[in-house]
Amino acid sequence: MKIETLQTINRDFMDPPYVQLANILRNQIVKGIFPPGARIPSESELCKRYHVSHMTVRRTIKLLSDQGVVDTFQGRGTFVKGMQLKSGTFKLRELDDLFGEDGKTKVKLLEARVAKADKIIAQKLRLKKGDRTIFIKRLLLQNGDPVLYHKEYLIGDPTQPIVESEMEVTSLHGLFAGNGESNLKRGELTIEAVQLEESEAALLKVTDSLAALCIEHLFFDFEERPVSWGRFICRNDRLKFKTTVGIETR
Amino acid sequence: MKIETLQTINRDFMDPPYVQLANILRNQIVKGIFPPGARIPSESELCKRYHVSHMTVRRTIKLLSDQGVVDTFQGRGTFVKGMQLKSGTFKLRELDDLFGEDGKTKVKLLEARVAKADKIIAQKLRLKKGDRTIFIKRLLLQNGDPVLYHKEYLIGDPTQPIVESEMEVTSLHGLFAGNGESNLKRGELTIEAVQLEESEAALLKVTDSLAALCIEHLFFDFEERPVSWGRFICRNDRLKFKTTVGIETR
DNA sequence: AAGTGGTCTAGACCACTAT
DNA sequence: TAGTGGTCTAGACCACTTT
Repeated sequence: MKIETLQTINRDFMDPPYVQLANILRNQIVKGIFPPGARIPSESELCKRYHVSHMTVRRTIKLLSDQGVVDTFQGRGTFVKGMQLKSGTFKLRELDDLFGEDGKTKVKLLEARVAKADKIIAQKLRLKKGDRTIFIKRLLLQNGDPVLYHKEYLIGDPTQPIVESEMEVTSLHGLFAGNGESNLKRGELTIEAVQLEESEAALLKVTDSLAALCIEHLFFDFEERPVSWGRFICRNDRLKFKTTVGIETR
Repeated sequence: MKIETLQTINRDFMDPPYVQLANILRNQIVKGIFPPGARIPSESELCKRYHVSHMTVRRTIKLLSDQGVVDTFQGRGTFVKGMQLKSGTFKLRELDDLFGEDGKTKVKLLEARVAKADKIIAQKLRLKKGDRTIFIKRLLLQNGDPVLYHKEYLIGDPTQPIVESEMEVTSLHGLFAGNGESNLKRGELTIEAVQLEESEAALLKVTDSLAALCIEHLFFDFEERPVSWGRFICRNDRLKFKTTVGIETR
């Protein structure tokens, strides 16, 4: 029989008690002391064992719950969650890396003109067919190589020259780096696989596989009006999105 | 001049005070009272204004922070975040919907056999080239239509018959629905676009576009050993992943 | 020094679930 | 009814940034 040595909270440690307790519990879960589906000790029990207050235990549990490690049920208890594929989330953070401080990334404006909305665009931007929009086509280069291709239709403000309005609404750098000063409130994104057209493949200098990731976007302003609809088309070999599911081991 | 009427917290309301306060602040942000980049009132200020305790205000701020609406900086204040593309996350929840209660989804086992690891698979599963693995190929049907195609290599347990071990390790339903009883601790996922091979296209009954979303996975057990490597290949027209960025308006 | 966010406590009360 | 999670408080102390 192995004697269970209870890890304790160190008040002088860098990590606050609620983080320490979360680490302790997560370790016990990983070790199999609390397998998936099992109930972990109740909050009052944890208070007693680790000499912390109820609120501190609750923060610990909230943390583990946010991390997808446990699920709580009022009146029943807190249970260890198994790995769930559905909890997987692909972060666009990878895209952000494109805009590192090193300035190796450049945006090339390929086209900017007034275009009349066709049926689809009119529907997306809540316009009438034939209404005036601004069409913009941009290419994102890294070390001279094309990695991303962006095509969008903006609601045109007739009082503004085209170039200015595009810079303000959706400067690519601003969008990704998100320094905060855009007029956009929110966006809806969809990811799918597309077959590159010949012209697009040429732009991206793709020769082998014509499959590419496409991120369709619809951005809204603070009045909930759609202001931009378009697509990012990513070179398959240059951009991949990663994620993890289950318990992260930091 | 418009008189600013201060919304108040209703103690008898269904939503607890910290949620109510979060809604109030989020509304003010959406209305432009606190534009992106602006500092919102300090925590002690909010305590006074809304007659709630410090801890309650902190939960409100934590909630907004989790939602990506604000950013906090110790000693400086809490600031409204602008919309950031990089915060976008594509949830696999959509996949989960495939396994609704209605039982219209079926999994068809196409192949299950012993296979020797080639160089790539050996590397992924930390085996030697030529080591024994179990190869499994499955098709997921919805209302009789193929939507998803799964191909994986498992570390083979020689003491178990093939079919049993596959059911235990990665039953598709278990993976997505995540009822909890798998032996998997975590997984690494990558999403990319692929060009379907002819045989795959035939399996998925795809005729028009050969582009498809591919989710590559590597699952680990609780001893951090890789146990399964493979790919989900999704029919483009049947599975799309969506997300939103910026402020959600529920 | 004053103001800001970050953490902890001890105790209170509530809502829900099991028995 | 007892046990569980969920919320709130009032006050204390700390770490950090600005003035």
